[in-house]
Amino acid sequence: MRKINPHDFKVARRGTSRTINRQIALNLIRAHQPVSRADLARLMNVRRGVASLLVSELLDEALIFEGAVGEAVGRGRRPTFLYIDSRQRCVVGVDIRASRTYIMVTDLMGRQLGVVSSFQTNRDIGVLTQELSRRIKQVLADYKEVGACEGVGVAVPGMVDPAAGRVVHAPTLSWRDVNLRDPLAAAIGIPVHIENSGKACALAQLWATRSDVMASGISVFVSVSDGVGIGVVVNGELLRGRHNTAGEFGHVPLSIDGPRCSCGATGCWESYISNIATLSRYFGRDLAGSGPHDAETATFSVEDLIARARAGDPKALAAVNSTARYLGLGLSSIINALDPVRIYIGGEITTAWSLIEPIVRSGLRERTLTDFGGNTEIHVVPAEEHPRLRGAVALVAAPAFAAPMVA
Amino acid sequence: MRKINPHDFKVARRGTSRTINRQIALNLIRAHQPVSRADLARLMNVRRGVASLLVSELLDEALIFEGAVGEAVGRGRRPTFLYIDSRQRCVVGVDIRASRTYIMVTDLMGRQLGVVSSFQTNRDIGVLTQELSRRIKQVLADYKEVGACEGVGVAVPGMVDPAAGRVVHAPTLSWRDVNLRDPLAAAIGIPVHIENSGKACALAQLWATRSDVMASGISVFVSVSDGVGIGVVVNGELLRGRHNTAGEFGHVPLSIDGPRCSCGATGCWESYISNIATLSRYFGRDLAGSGPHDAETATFSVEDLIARARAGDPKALAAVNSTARYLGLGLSSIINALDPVRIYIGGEITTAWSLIEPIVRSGLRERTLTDFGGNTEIHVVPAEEHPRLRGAVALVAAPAFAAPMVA
DNA sequence: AGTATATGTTCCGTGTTTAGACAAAATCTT
DNA sequence: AAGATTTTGTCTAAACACGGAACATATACT
Repeated sequence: MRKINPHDFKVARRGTSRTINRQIALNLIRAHQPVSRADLARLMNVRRGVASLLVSELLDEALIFEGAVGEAVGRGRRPTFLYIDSRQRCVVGVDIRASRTYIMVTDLMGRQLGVVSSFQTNRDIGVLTQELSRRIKQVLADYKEVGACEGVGVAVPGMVDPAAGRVVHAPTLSWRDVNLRDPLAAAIGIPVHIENSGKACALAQLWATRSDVMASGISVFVSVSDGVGIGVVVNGELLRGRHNTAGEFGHVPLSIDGPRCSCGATGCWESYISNIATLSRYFGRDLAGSGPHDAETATFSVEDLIARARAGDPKALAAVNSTARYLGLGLSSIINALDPVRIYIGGEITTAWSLIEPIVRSGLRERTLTDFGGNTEIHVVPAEEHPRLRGAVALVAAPAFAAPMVA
Repeated sequence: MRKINPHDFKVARRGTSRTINRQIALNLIRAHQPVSRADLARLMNVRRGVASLLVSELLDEALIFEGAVGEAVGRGRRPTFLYIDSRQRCVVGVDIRASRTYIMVTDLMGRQLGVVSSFQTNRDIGVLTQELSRRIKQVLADYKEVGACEGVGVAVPGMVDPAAGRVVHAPTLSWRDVNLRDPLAAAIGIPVHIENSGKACALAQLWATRSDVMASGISVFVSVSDGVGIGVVVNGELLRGRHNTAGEFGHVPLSIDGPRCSCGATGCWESYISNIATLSRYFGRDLAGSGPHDAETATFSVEDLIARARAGDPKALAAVNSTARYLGLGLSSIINALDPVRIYIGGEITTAWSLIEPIVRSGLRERTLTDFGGNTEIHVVPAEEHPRLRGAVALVAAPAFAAPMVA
């Protein structure tokens, strides 16, 4: 039951119905391809004539194409199958992280083409833009057969203003109010879209072809790495908030008297569960500070820690288990605040999931208000699925499939 | 940019455009009345002919009526003004609280008719239903001139399943899974709608005729009384979540090692800022427990405490200020999590607002991630506006104005 | 009284869904 | 092998909606 904003509404024009149904048809083709006109008509509960007209419009715009005539199931004329036209067009996804930057090429459906390449992130925005531009051109030249590039999506670990194309603040990169989009777009001659990496992860799940749980109700993506990035999806739409900073549950406290967090406050959830926090717990000292690190702490990763925990190192196991409990306690805040259908979790810590799941769940149940809250579905997204990169790609590919604004 | 759910969508039918525009017109009349057909056409940016047809449809359904011919501004034919037809129809709002239950009669616009009456809440659901039924009939008989009652809206302090009409759990009333709607509806012969009181408060602000900030972006209503009730509105729609428990920021922790909360967990925000917490702080002992209370603590209210604080009682001031700081700290969690445009605050503590505002704001700024987050607009809703009751009324009156589901 | 202007109605054109007929193409039956 | 049946895709007419403009009505100004 949505209220119509009397100061900002969209009147239904003569073509509004068509626009709506066209997008529905496009999404159905995306979800069910290969699919015939007659299938579409049945799915949409409209006459075949209408479906036919919608399809011919989508064909004219080259958003879909007619494939080979399919095999008939029973008797009767065989259907001509329709497909999303992802031929000869591609998208580049970029994931900028504090240490390394990753690049991937996909088709318009978000299907990976070729391998994920990466290079060390240079924090100088000018140098990085230049290197990114060079690498993107290189990748597109390498995969010439995939056709023209429709756009580049960039996931950034920090606060982003997508409309202005600016990174407002990215602590791990020491960036503050820099325009990342326009210089990059100018250098490569392709439209660029940027977004916060937590939100990008949520977008990746939202627009994934396989799963549609995110398209209704509330779902949350929690990405645990150096920091904690979170994206919330409500009714198929990413929750942005007034300044595109909605979803920062990483800085909701577990204890306001807890350890100091990179954000300046104390006891944030992030300061308990980030990779740095987990490692600090293992090494028994704060690694976030700028003090001297020995060789081991400098290269030792959470994956290494988890390997030791699995090998039976009791100190490693204790550190991982501790993080697991805090992870659960913080998830309970998300569940109490949003009552989501499902929570996705990504990040290095998930490689220990079989180890920590019971602890996460029990920590979560310590604080959830209701029994069904405690049973909220949790879904692990492995790193190999590259959620940040797929989210970056969705920034470019998704708008064509989005629902029109109405009423 | 919303994703269309390929398993649950609404195809645009022949009449969809009309339905959309009809609702827009109705909302514009609500927001701008008195308003002429020509005004409507200008507001909607459509031809007068279209507006005229929409209006005649609304007239046929008796949703609006033609008032007296207005005064001409310049020269030319004088406009016939249109109004929402709230004559001869009324709505009853009921606010059930742990101590007392309140009843109010309004017209379809939510304008108060007559006075707010109240009686002591009997926790026996049968007895309460009977008394409510008697009182509602009485009130409707007293105000016969307001016409037929369209429905009764009930705000309940606890977890509610509005679709089933059941109160799932209301701790302060010791109710667990009781059907409140159907027995009451049967007794009075009028449709009944029930909702959680925090969500009702948010609905009251959302559907208030005057303010429209809630109709776009994210807004939050925080109601502080015996517990903490919260309603979140996203894009003009109340955030419900999977089990209608979304918004329970009251049980997000300030410190997981903090005081025990009524929910069973420890250190919830509610356990720091509820009226009971504030009073406990003043009296130096836990009032939530079932221990013996002397005469003073039994009747002493937060309003009394605030009066003492204003009179200069340093202990009272300390207790109030402490609550203020925790209030701010908890609000920062809401701001970090949702980045809302505006936060509304209601409850007894707001009578001390002039006293505590700087402390709330500084507590909030301690933990908000960004400067503009720290400057998030906070708006106090005084008790005299009866947000819970107006929200209860909105449950009945609002559906007629809601946007149709599309795409 | 005549002109100008604003409101509200009416009519026609265009676009879209709805309903149904029809041709094309494949399988099954005789 | 020929006809019946069934499914797909196209096409046409009707119903309904917005888009645009003309027209009647009503008021104020000159």
